[in-house]
Amino acid sequence: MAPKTAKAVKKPAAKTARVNDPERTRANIIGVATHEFSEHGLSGARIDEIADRTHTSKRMIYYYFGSKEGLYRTVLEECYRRIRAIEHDVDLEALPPLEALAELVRFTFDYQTNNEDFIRLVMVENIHRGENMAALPNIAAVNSNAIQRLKTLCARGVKEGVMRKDLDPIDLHMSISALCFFNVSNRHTFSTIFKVDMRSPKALTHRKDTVTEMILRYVTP
Amino acid sequence: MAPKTAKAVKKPAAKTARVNDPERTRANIIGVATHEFSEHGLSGARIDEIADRTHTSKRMIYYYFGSKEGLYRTVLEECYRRIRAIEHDVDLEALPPLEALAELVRFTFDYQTNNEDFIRLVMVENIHRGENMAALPNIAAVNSNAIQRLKTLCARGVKEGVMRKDLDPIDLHMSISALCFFNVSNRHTFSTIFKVDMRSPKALTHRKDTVTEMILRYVTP
Amino acid sequence: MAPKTAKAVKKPAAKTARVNDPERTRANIIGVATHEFSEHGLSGARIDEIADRTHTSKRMIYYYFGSKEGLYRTVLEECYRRIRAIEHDVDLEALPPLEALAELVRFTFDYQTNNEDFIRLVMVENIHRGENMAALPNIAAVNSNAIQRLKTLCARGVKEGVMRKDLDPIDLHMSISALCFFNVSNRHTFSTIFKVDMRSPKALTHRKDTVTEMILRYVTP
Amino acid sequence: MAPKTAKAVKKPAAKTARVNDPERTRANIIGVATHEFSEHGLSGARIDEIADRTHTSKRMIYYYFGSKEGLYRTVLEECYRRIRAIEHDVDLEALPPLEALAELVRFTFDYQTNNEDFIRLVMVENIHRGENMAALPNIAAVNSNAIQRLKTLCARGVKEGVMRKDLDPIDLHMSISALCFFNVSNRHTFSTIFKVDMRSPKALTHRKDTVTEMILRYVTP
DNA sequence: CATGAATGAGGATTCATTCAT
DNA sequence: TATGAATGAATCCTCATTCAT
Repeated sequence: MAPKTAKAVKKPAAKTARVNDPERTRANIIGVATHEFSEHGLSGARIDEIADRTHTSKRMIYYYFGSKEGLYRTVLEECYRRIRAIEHDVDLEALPPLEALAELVRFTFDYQTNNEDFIRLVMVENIHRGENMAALPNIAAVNSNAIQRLKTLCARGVKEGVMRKDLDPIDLHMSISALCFFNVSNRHTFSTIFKVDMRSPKALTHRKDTVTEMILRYVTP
Repeated sequence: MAPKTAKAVKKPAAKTARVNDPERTRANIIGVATHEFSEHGLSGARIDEIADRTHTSKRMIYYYFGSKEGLYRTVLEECYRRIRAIEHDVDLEALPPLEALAELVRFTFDYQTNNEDFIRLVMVENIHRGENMAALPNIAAVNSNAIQRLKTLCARGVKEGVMRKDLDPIDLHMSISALCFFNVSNRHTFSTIFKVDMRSPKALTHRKDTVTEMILRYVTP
Repeated sequence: MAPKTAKAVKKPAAKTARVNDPERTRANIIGVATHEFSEHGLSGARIDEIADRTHTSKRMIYYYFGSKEGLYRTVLEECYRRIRAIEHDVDLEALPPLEALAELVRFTFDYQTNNEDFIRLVMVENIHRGENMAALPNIAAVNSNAIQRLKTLCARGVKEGVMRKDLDPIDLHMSISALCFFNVSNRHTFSTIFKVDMRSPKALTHRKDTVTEMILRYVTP
Repeated sequence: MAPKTAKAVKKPAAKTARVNDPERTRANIIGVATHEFSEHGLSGARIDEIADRTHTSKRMIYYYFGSKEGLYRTVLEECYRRIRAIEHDVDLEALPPLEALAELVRFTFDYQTNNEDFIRLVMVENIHRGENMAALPNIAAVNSNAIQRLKTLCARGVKEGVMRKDLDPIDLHMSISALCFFNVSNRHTFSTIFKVDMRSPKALTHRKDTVTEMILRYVTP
C-alpha cells in the first residue's frame, strides 16, 4: 500500500541517464525489481516505484521487458539462475558422506537465510501457483544438479554404510528445503504467535543445528 | 462491478440471504473473502470480485468491515480461530508418547493439506511481514495450546524414556510445521522444478510417512 | 487528463454531477462520443476528451461501457438504431411509384447530408472492416425494412408499367446510397481537387436533383 | 520496436537494401507506409510497425520524412500521382462517345476495385477533412486531366447527338466516382447489413454493369 | 440495512520522437 | 548514412471507496 501522505520523498537526482549501456540498464532494473517484487508481490509491486528507484525511467522497463509480468518473469529467471550457479560452491566430494550432507544443509540454511528476497519471490510465485515459472525455459535445469549431487552423495553414504538404502534424493532435498525455507518464509507469523526470536545469530545457529541434526538422524541407517 | 454493456444482464439469482441476517451476511462475506485473499493475496484480491461472489453487495463489505484491510484482518483472525478450535481434536493423552506424536504429525500434515486456503493466507501474511496479524488481539492465544500440549507430551515421553531430554517444544513444533507446510506452500515451484507429483494420494501418503519418521527419529533419545 | 500547456481552457463548471440518472448519464456520454468518434475515428478519439465534454467523468465511461471499444460499439449501435427508426418517415405508399422513389432518394440525400456524424462513423467502421458492427446483434434488422419497402415499391412500379422488370432492390438501394453517401463522405478530397463547392444549399440542391434523375432514369423501362 | 524479452531474437533477415540507395529506401518506406496508413488510418498506424516492415530502421523514417504526418503526406501525394499517371491508359478518343464513356466507367470501377489501399487512404483523408491533402502542391493538377478529358468526350457526344447538352463534366465525374468508390469503401458495412457478397468476380461484374448502365442512361439525351 | 450510481487517485502501457555512437 | 538505446507526454484503464435514495 502506498502512503497517501507526503512522506514519500522523491530523490530526483543520481540518475546517470543516457548511458548507452543496455546490459547495465537491464541489470539495474532487474536488481531494483527483484527487491520490489519480493517485497510486495506481483500485484503489490508498482512499476512507478520500481522506475523511481532505477537509474532509468519507467519507459525503459517496457522497452526491455514489455510488461510488468515480463519483468517479473525475468526477475524470477535471474533468481533461479543465480541459485544454480551458487550451488556448486559446496564441494561435497571432499568430505565424508555425513559431513558432506551436514555441510550441504548448513550451506542451504545459510543461503536461504541470507537471501530473503529469493525466498519471498518463491513464496510470491507459489501464490501465483507457479504459472510464471512454468513458462520459463531451462527451469528444469535448476534441479538436475541439486538432485544429481545428492544422489551421488547418498550412493557414497550407502556404500560406506553410513546411510540407509531407501533414501530418495528428491524427498531428502524436499526435507532440507522445507526446514530451511520455513525459517525465513514463516518467520513473521511464527515468531509473532510463539513470541520467539528467529533472526538473532544465536537463534539462527541453534535452528541450523536442529535442522542439520534432524536430517542426519533421518539418513542414518 | 459495473454493467459492461447496456444490456449486461444481472443475475439476481441464487442470492438466498436476502432475509436480514447480519451474522449470516458477515459469515458469507468472510467465506468468500477468505478464498479470494488466499487466492490472490491482499493486493491481488478485488473488492468487486468478492462482492460479486457474495450474497450481498459491495456496500455491505464496507458496512461490516470498514475497508479492504479490515476485511482481510477479519479473515485472518477467523482462520487462526478455526485452527485453535480444531487442534483439540487430537487426543494426545490417550496414546503412548511416540504414537501420540506420530498422530499429531499426521494430523497436522492432513490438516494443512486439506486447508490450502489457510496455508496460502499464512504465506500472504508473511509476505506482508505479519503486520496485520500482529494487530490482532488474542493471537498469542493460538500458541498457548499447541505448545502446551507438545510440552506435556514431551515430558511424558521423557519420563517414559522414549524421548530425549533436550527437546524444545517450540523448536519441535516449528519442525513439524515446516515439513507439513512446505508440502502445500511450495507445491507449485517444487513440483515444476523437480517434475514430481505432490498432490496424488499416493505422493501425499508417502510424504506424510517420511515427515512422520523424520520427526520420530529426531525425538528419540 | 490535464493539458500541460496553457492553451486548453478548462470549463470547470456546468457539470450537473451526481445526478443519479443512469439513462441520462449514458445518453450524455453516447452523444458526446458519437461526435468524437465521428470526428477522429476509433484510434484518433480520446477518452479523456470525451470525458471532458461530458457531464460526468472518465470513470463513468468505463463504468457503463467497459472500454473505449465498448463505447464505440454502443455508439455505432445507437446510430443504426436511429436510422432504422427514421426511415419510416417517408410514406412511399401514398405516392405514385416514380414519385415515391424520387421522394425516397431526396429523403436519403437530405438525411445523409444532415447527419455527417453518421456518415463519418460508417466510414470509420469501414476502415475497421466492419468488425465492430458485425458483432452487434440486430444489425441485420436494419436492412429488413429498407429493402422490403424498396421491393414493394418496385413491384408496384412494374405493375403500373413505369419501372423495368429486372430491378434488384438491393442493387438499387446500393446505388442510391452510393450517390448520396459520396457527397458527404468524399466532400473534402473531391472539392479540394476539383475546386468545387459541395456544401452550399445551391450545390446540394443541384446535386440532389442530379442523383434523383439518375436513379429515375435507371429504373425506367 | 523494443526487445520484449532479454532473448528476443532479432530477425536480421530479408533486409536486402543494405546497400545505401536513398531512392530505394524511400520507396520501400513509402510502400510499407501506404499499406499501414490505408489499413489503420493516420492515428491508427504505428511508426514502429511501419519501421519493422521496412528494410530500414525507424530512424530513417524521420530522416527522410521528418514526422509521421510528413510520411503520411508523402504517401498521399504518391497515391494521387499514381492515379494521374494511370488515367492516360484509357484512350477515349479512339472510341465512339458512349462506348468511350462506358469504357471509362469500367476502367474506373476496376481500378478502384483493384486499389483498395488507395480508396481507404482517400477515406482516411476525408476523415481528416482533407487537410493534409490540401497542403500538397500540384494536387489540383490531378483534376485537370480527368475533367478535361470528360469535357472533350461530352462535347463529342453532344455533337454526335448521343449525349444530352446539359451535362456537367464534374458532376458526371462525381457520379462515376461515387458509384465506383462506394463498392470498395462501404463494402464491409453494406455487405454485413444486407447479407450480400460484394467481392466475388460475379458480383463485381454485375455491379460494374449496373453502374455503367446507370451512367449511360443518364447521359443519353 | 440495502443498492446502484458515482468517483479521485492512481496504475499499467503506448506513442512519436530524439540522442549517442 | 545508419542503428539501437532512450524518453516525456500522454492514453487507456482499474481500484478502493463513498453518496443518494
